[in-house]
Amino acid sequence: MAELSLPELDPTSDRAVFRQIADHIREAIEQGTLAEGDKVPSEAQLMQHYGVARMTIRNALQVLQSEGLTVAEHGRGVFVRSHPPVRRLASDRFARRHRQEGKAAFIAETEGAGGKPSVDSIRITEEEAPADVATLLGLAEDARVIRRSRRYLINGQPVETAVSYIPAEIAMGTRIAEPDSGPGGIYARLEELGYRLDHFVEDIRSRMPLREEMRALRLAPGVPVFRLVRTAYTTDGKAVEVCDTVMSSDAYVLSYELPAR
Amino acid sequence: MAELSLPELDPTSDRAVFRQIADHIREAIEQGTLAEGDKVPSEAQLMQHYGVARMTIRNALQVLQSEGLTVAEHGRGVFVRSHPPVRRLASDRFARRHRQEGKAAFIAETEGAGGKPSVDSIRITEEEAPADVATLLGLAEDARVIRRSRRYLINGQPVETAVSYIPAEIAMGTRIAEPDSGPGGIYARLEELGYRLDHFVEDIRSRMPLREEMRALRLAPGVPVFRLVRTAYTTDGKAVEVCDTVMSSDAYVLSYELPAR
DNA sequence: TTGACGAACTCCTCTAGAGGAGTCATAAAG
DNA sequence: CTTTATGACTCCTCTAGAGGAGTTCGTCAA
Repeated sequence: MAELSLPELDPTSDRAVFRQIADHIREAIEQGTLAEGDKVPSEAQLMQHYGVARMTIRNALQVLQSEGLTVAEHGRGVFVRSHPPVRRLASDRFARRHRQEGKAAFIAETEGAGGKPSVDSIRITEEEAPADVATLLGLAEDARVIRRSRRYLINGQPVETAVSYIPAEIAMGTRIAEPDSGPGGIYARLEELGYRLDHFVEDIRSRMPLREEMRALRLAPGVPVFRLVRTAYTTDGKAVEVCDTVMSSDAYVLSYELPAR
Repeated sequence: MAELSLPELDPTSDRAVFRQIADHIREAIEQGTLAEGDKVPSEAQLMQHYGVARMTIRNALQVLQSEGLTVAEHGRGVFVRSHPPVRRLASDRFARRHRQEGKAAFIAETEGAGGKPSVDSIRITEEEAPADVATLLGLAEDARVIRRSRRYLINGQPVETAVSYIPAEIAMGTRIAEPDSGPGGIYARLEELGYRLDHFVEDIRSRMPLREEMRALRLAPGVPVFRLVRTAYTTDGKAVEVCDTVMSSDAYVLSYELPAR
């Protein structure tokens, strides 16, 4: 606390005490007085400084945590959250030229950036298409699909979970229904099967993660996720795959190029 | 509470009591037992039901609120958050054909969907370009830009704030530097000035809102925002505008079409 | 040198209160 | 019929404690 000098409370303010305290710490973070990874003064120190009860301090720290500004580590302290390196997903990442080099988009991209990509928890099942997926694929309600779910990691850190749905009538008996879908990934396989890919549509949402997502992606509290649903269309206008991915929003920037014509 | 039957606590569990309570209510919401807009049992009722202290209940409700599942209304109760109608932003929304109809993208789109669009808080200044904007526009560090900031509303509800930066050497003295930029918006003006727009690049991030953003967009707690930075390029490859927008993530789905070639 | 122990520190969970302030329906007063 | 009060209900803020559990580091014995 000697290092960090926080202001005093303003007793004339009608802003709640715990909010004032949160404001002070937030300002210190925004101004860089408290840098990434720095330790925030302990509860005891803050109680002492402000002369308030422990719960008031904890309320203030709770605010900052749910804003994604800090993380608490049991037994160690509260720290200013540090941001992981950001991955940029460009809109040409599924271009055929990449696919033809024999690597799946994720692998090629990650190695290009100097990281060690890996894929995890691959599970393949055949099941009835969920309603929204059936709609996107233009299938009947009870149509069956191959479901490929997996998790992507970079240097051992999980960054993204993905679930692909491919109509069973297309994928059944092909390598698409195998855990290792082969060089170039399932898009390469689809093209080999004669489905000439024309374009993708990506729908992007953002929200707070579910509990399973926090666990699977090892997310800090206060970090939202992107949910990206990609549908692949052939030159005939037929949808052949839907991929539903969830990724940590602070590890990604999504980048798209769109025509002005 | 008569209507809603929550499970009892599991005393053998090592999961904290307030987390168990949050889990119960979360499940009720996910299963639809508690629907959008429904009132969650009051603190007093939950205290009674679980036989725990008020702070324990408040902790549980706090968890749900920061997950964006509920909103508390002072004096009224805690309610399951209802989601506003979602606006889909398609990647062709800046197509020239729309521009030529004489309406700015936002206005045309909103009217098409049956809403009443309006624009608010328009402020135009000339200033030095922020560092990141200067980089995107390919300008020198001390270059001057026209800064157009405004807020978009639908049926009186704010949905998006936006700040555009246009190099002063382009915009100075033109209608771009006026509050009313005229039919078709500033992209139409740029084309009239001879800057033929070729494509846009949009970078999308997501994070928890700052306090000002929560106020400006009237965001509920636990709702992240999209930050979308769009750069407009001419056929010469010159960047002529950067637009930095912040929008409520639960009012928007961003949709992009990308080529597979 | 190594390893076990313990003290001091950290955040986490929970209790049991108090007063404040916003909302709403109802009853009383105009 | 309108307006004003009142009371019951809601969530909000804050206090003052208690014990628990994880981390760190120095001490001391082997």
